[in-house]
Amino acid sequence: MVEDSPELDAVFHALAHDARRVMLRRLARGELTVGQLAEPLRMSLAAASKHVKVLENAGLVERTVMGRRHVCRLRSAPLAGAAAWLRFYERFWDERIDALERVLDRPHTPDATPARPQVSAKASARSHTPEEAP
Amino acid sequence: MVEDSPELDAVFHALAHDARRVMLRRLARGELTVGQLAEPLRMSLAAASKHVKVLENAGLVERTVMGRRHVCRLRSAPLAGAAAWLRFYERFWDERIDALERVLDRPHTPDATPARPQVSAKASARSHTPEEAP
DNA sequence: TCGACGTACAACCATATGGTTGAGAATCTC
DNA sequence: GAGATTCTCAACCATATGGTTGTACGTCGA
Repeated sequence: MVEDSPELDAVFHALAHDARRVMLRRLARGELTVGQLAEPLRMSLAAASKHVKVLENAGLVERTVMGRRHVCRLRSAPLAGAAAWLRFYERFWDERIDALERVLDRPHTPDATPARPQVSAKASARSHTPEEAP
Repeated sequence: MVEDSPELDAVFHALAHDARRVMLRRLARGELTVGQLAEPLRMSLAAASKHVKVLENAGLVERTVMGRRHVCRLRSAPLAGAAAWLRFYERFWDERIDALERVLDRPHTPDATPARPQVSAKASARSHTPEEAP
């Protein structure tokens, strides 16, 4: 059923390894070759090369072959997709605020079943907050 | 080097499977038992139970055993951690704006090396935007 | 042109993941 | 107490993941 987003699968999987997160973090500062990406990591170049490929498959890294060097560049769009998915849960992060909103928005709601929380004014004010589940 | 956050590893890995994302999405509407979480999924109860455990290990689900039923509840704090990590890259999402800022902020920068982008006014205005890499 | 360099690729290994089925272990209901 | 319900656990399987080493290929520089 349901969403079934292979893209999100790939992005979240790519983010689920420290070495790859380190690579992304460094790529945020500028382009780097595969060798440069591998350098601070305590693993072989071949292993690092595999990690780069995982990032590439998730669309997070763009590779330009320049002679013998493979220059990698961050592509942030898939990260935005992941962040959009997470943003749906922003309303739950501060449970204190959430509880307050429950009291303020629906002070006399009789049903005890915890319903989908109202979209708060705070959340509505945020840009890109999806109205529907992504 | 580096960050090395097993928590982030666990959270991103938990999010890297559609079935688990569906579970979280449904838990956002209220508490559900393991059986209820498994119901819409095309897999055995045992398989779904494993997915619940993955979510639990990542801190995303809290379980309360009520008799023979295991009631699951969303815990959003780890999601907030993941979102905070992603928020670092917000500055790259709209590349059009980013390019504009490059021109506006450093019109005569001589070095060709792409430096860490300046934190834009737009990004600075956003709440929770970390100044340092998380 | 020759050697060093930067990577990829293949083969291999150990372990993790995601699924199944079958067998309990509690717990509720009658 | 007997049977149904809810869920975990163990065993098993296929495949994916993350690492290694060795080899090969294109490219740069002297």
